[in-house]
Amino acid sequence: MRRSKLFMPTIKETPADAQIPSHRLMLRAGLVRQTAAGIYSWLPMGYRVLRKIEQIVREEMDSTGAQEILMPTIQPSELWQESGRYDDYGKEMLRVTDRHDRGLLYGPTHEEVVTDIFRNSVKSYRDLPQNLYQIHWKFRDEVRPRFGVMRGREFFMKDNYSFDIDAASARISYNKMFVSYLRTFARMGLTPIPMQADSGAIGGDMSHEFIILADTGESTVYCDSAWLDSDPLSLDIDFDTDLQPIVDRWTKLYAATDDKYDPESCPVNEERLYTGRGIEVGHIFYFGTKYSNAMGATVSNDQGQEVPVEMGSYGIGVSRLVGAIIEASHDDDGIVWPESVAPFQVGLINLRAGDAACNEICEKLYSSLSVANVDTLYDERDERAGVKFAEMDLIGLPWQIAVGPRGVKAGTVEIRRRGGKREEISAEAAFSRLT
RNA sequence: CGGGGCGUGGCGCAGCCUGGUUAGCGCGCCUGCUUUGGGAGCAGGAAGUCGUGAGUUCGAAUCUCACCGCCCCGACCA
Repeated sequence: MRRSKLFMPTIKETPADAQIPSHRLMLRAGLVRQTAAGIYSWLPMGYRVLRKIEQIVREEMDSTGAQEILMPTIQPSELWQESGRYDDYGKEMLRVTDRHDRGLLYGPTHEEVVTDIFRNSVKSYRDLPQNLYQIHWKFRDEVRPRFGVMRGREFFMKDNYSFDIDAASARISYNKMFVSYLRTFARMGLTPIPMQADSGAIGGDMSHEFIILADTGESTVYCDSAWLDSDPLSLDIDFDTDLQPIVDRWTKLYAATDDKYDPESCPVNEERLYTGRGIEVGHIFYFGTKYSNAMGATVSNDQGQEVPVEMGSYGIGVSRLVGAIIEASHDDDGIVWPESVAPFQVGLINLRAGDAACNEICEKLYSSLSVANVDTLYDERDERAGVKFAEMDLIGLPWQIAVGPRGVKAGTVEIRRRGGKREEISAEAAFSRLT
């Protein structure tokens, strides 16, 4: 992509409304624009990142055997009356009425819809287990949206739902999701901590929030300080084996969210206990037969008895992750994208647009990188060098190549990682470094 | 939902208290010249229903009331 063609409205000054770094940077780097309180439009740069994250989530879901579906954003109120949540949910649920005076709502989550689909189609234990996911928009009418896309009212999320014949099997499904989440986040350069979370009426140990430690996080969290230098997960995992040992390893050290933390019973002593802020990027939850009972989602077991299906639901905040990754990875100059989610891999800067030799080398590099499928943003505008460098730093592409008259004379270009040291090498060497 | 704050060219702000010519400033934008390796300089220029609606007044960005929108703290949430 040529910079001159790209719709990327960057701003030099800090927008007054944005408080935390990720929000400021997302506005300054032209990733998003606010359309209403807690509601954002995604511009090309932001949308590219959003799709990268979405794709990682999708690939990881698929690799566990979950299947992608797409449910409606608008749901009928009746389903929620059936589950009993219509009255419980409160004002956060956006309720609307259609022209026939029928009650509808903009889905804040999809347990009811997916349970309805399931009960109408699955009747036998032979069709279990089943795991269905979707990635799309949800709406929760938060009283107070804030922190940009980290706490929006409309948000993009992956949610999935597991169906099992019994509790033991449900645990296997739960473990798959647990491990899958660790892998998913690791691919984005994040190492979240799975924390015990409130498991509601069901109780038990099968509810975890995946939390990224960050000063700007909105929830208070408590964990064994050994978490702070824990090793990242090995990505090589066979989901058909027993995953319990991996889950055990990742739940051995204490970690709990605010509502689950109890100073009386906390097993970690004070010196060892880390108290900080965190961003919740995922939540997995086993809720047994809560909805299957209420909504009559039953299957026949191998004894011929009709039993309610065991369910769990699992969420990843895809749009929130864009902000969360920036919170975890930025510096004074701007965003520092991990390669896996960067909107472009390479920023190519022509320091002297108009200079024949610079143009030639840039064009050659640009086209060969394109052929090699390396996403490159080529800044060929007639701007000063400082403007281009500053903007490249702001948008945080993993690699920068600068081509200027000085280097051209010496037969070199400059390459550097975002935030790293520049290195002068030949254009050919730069090319092979990036492919 | 409780408390607080803010709405003035695209962005950031001043002006309001103490009403009175053509509403300013910085950034950005356009034109020209100069410049050209870390957000350039000079000159010229375009762009504003002062959130909306009532009211007070000879006269309202400025005072009063209502409404709308947005932000912050808290309670709540992926």
